Amino acid sequence: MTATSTNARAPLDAERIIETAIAIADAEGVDALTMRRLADELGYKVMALYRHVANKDELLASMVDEVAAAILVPGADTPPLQGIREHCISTRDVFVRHPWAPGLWLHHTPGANRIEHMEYLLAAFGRSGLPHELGHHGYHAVVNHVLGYTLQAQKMDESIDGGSIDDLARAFMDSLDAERHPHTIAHVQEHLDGDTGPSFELVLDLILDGLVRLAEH
Amino acid sequence: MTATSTNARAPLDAERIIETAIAIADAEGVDALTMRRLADELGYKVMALYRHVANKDELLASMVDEVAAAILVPGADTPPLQGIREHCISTRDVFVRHPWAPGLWLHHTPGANRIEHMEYLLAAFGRSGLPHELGHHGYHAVVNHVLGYTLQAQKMDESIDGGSIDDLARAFMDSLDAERHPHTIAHVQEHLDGDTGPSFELVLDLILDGLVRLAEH
DNA sequence: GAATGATGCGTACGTTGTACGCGTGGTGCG
DNA sequence: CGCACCACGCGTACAACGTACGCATCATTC
Repeated sequence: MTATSTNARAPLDAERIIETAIAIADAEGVDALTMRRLADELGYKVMALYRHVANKDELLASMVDEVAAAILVPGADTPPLQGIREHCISTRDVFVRHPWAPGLWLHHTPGANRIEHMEYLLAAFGRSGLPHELGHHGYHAVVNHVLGYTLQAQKMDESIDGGSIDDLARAFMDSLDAERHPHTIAHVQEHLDGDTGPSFELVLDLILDGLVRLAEH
Repeated sequence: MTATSTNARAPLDAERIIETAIAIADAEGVDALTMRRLADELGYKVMALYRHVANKDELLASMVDEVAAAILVPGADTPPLQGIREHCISTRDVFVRHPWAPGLWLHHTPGANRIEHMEYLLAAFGRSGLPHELGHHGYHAVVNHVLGYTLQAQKMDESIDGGSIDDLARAFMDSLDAERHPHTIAHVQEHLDGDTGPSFELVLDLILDGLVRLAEH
């Protein structure tokens, strides 16, 4: 299960450390990311890492910002609200590929790449024609939606991990009393029965359309 | 700074352990909640706790569910959508009082109290007149909003902790180039300048109204 | 009074992040 | 050509942390 293990014993620099750390977190979850584990993966001993990385926290921050680089920024000719939409969807795609990222997103002050995304979104809201204050709220609403949705999905996957989703859900279902919790049971069942539809984009559009409508009174 | 320190050396049972743990987490953050620290606070030694609590993870789950008990469930005569609104606001209030809770919310399978809240919300959506599938999405949208919003606010507070909010924000602002990130700077400045309005309820209503509108085509 | 079970706790271990300082090899200057 | 220097890798060590294990103490029951 060794994560891609980029050819070990290349000179070792911050870049390589961060990328290997991302590979481990992707493959085995962020809990498996130990400084020792990371050093092993790179073919070095633990303390060698500390020549290139201040500490684990800074490393995690770097990983987040590295991942943020993969988020697409729509071209300048894209209409503001459509651009916001695309940017959100791209962010979600990146989070799906790096499920540990949303959980760390909020723990660190934004790095260079995240700042670029903040700037893009805020600028797009500025150009959107929405009242300024509504843009402010819209920014938070949209960021919150992307982050929250992905977090929820990630935690579900995480708690499953080894066993199938059904096993866990069944176990949870067994703790429910059919008399007292019919709606909850039905809801979980809907998840088990597969696609409950493109919830993410539906709510995203609902927020964006709602903002436009609010501006129109 | 010793958290309320309920009269130590009472007989020690699960209830008391959970409540003291909550007090510590409230007062000093969840990172300060160590099994040893908790034992100290109660006037016992570490291993005594393990007679009443399986392990730390189970303790955290119990804390979350205990906190969930404080969320108000509107009366049966409250109109569904209004009830959902009130329930969300009450949840937010509880999260504000226990800032560590939203971060743990997703880590554990729901306990008895959380199940009750799921059931209430889903039942209310069922009674709301919204198409069933829209209710399903609405449930997630609303839960996500409450959780995400509070999480974001909590992480901000947490990263401040000792120093004033201004210090941190100023430091962040200094990392911004006024030429390249004018919108980001303006946005942070708006936060520093105080109330940017009742963002939470505004977006909550936006979501709820949006759902109703979607149902009406 | 002897057996039983619940409860507190002393000791100890494995895992984690990381401080400190030594050794070594390449590089630039005299 | 040799010597000083410095960047880099790493061995050792320590302070948290969660928690396994088993003994000691007490109250209860027969």
